[in-house]
Amino acid sequence: MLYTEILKDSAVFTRVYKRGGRASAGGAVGYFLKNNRPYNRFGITVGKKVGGAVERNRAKRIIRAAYRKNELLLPIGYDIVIVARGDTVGMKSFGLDPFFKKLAREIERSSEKNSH
RNA sequence: CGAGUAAGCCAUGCGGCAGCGGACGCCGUUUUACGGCGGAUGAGGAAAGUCCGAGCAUCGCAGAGCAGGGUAGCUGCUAACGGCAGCCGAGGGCGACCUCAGGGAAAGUGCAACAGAAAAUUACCGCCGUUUUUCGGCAAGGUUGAAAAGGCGAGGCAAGAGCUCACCGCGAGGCAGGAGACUGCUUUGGCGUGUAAACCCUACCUGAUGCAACACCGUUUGGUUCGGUAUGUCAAUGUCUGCUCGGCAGGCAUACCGUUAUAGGUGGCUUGAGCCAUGUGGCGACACAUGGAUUAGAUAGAUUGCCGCACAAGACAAAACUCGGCUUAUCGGCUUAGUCGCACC
RNA sequence: GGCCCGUUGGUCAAGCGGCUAAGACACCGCCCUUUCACGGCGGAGACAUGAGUUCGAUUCUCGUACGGGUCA
Repeated sequence: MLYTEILKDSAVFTRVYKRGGRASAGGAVGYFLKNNRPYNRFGITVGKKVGGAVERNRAKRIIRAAYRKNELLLPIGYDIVIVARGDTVGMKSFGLDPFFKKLAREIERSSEKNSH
């Protein structure tokens, strides 16, 4: 990943859920919050509902692969958390492309709102 | 050929492009750190459930008894076990074979609803003798129930009864066999049910906590926890396992010093009572000898993304300190050895 | 990763190994009322699941599934 760190602090996760913006499209939900850093921080959440260890790991892999592919779409300087849903497991990684496009659009729209 | 039994093995494979984890080598780089390149390597038979047993670590070590917990045929195997092997007993199957918490109810306490006379030192209806008030003897027959006082047949008797006898079951003694559980023979007693996955008794085992253990390095602020020293004050308390004996420490407040908690990092962290082959011993579990191969060690947590080919199909499922078992989930395929049935020679 | 609990009608729940498994709220029918509510009468509806022990299991034992708590 080019300009991304992995997000591990549970306090940051909570802050992103509470204060961040939100975008959802087939297979996943994304949360984002401005972090004022020269890089992005990226985290994945997979709940127990998705399945056992095998299914959860697979969901994480698919999301990671899709993120790597779509990283250039996203603006820099955000904390991004993606939550897997039950149907994420059965998808191909390019199946998440529309989701990332929507996420990028939502982030841009919110930043415009804040600057005005 | 069909059905069924037991034991064991495999767990989709191959290729292309891009990528991930920890090592290794080379290069860059002032050392650390960091970056680049390279070829190799990288989840399971159950990694799962966490049901047992160990290693390892810390705490307590001054122990003893009780309590609590666990196990339950015998002999062995093992580091150990609640595991495994062989055998004994009981039960199931035509059979190969399979299943069993399989000690004690004659140490004591409890429970056995409903029904029934009665659920444990029984007597309602009965039977017999005497007599028709009764008194005495008896437990065959009856009903209920999951279970009714050893079973069944014959003799015997007033009627009956292990009262007597044969066979069977049970207990006790003796003899023989066996390492033992136990088995066989024989003598003898006439013999009050079930439940211990009810309390309990007997024998054996058992300190507690768990890698988020623990060891080391170390940041910042504060003064929460614990320890030491000093001063003051109080006369009871804390701790070692829940309790008792016993041991150790007096307790509280303040001040100072250390420690701990509150970011993090490194070690622990993978070679192990391990695996494979052959030989020897053993019925076997297993042991010993020789030879060989040993490559996950992450820390938000690595095997992927996209695509092609093959076949009828691709299940259950992801290491987190490590082993030995047990249990549970599982698409299918293969191998070996017995058994039963049918047909043919 | 380790440890510890629980599961009874739609919901909350009681239940010595033995009755038809209490009770409350909710639901349905009837009565009461001009009507609704309150009240009265009646009714339907459950032991998570698979084995074992026992004459008999919601209860005891073991396995499985699901749910919850706890240790940073």
